[in-house]
Amino acid sequence: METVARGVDARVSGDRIVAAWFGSHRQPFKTPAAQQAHGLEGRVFLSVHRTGKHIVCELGPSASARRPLPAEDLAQLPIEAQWVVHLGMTGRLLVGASDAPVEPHTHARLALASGRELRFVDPRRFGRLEFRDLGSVASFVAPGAEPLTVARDEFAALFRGRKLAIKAALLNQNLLAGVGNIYADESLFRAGIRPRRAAGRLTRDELERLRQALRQVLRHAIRLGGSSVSDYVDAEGQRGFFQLEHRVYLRTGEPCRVCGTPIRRILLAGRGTHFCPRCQR
DNA sequence: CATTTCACCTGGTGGC
DNA sequence: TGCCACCAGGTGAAAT
Repeated sequence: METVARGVDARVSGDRIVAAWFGSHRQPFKTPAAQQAHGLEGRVFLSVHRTGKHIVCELGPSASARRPLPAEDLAQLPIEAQWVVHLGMTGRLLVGASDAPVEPHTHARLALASGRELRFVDPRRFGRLEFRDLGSVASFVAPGAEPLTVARDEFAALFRGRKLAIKAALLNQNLLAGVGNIYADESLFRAGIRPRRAAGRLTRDELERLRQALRQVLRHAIRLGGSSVSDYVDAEGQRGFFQLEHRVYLRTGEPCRVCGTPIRRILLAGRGTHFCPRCQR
């Protein structure tokens, strides 16, 4: 998500939405299609960032100018609205030529003043698109602590007294913002902790190892442009490379890169969960 | 209330 | 080749 947000930010900031088209599928829309199109048309992209797993596009006032705005003018404009995108499992945000072939499962197309288009493509339709008018609703912030910046004590407090498995706790977006299945498994491996351990029973040392592992894994993954397991790509259609660094995720039966023991797969919180039975206690 | 399960979708893969 | 079971970056409603 961080990779996607950065890519989209670099490509659309300063550009203006001259027309918005939304497909007829009901599923991906938190805000009705017509309302989103109406809210978006004419607005300028001020910036794009990530909060948790959500990508937030800050939007300026509507205007009829047909040219993209220079950066120095952008800072003067008030943030009036947001377009919040959640990619689900298979969602992609792509910026490209407006005459590029439209892929199957394209649910939204925003035509930009620069002549390009921002497109939302999502085969499984688990993604969500929401338009927020900041005149009537608050600016969007994902719940949960940010794993990249959370302090030691705050991190430990998240799990205190909890009986659920630590893996399930990591995936709970109300506790930690933005940790998904890949990075939960990868950070638990690096911290040497079994995914089924009760969250509230981890020692102070284990919690601190986990916090550090999570931060390192996320930083490393962001540096490599994310994990491209099947079709994940950034705003330019480029794949990430962190999947080459996976030590357990989707490596069932393959030897552990540390001790050679075959990686095991169990079902936990309804998700495939991968770990090394020797390295993780 | 905390926690678990399941439905929501499409597509790819691998076994028979 | 076809058919079927199973798997996949996530969540939120319903059940326990």
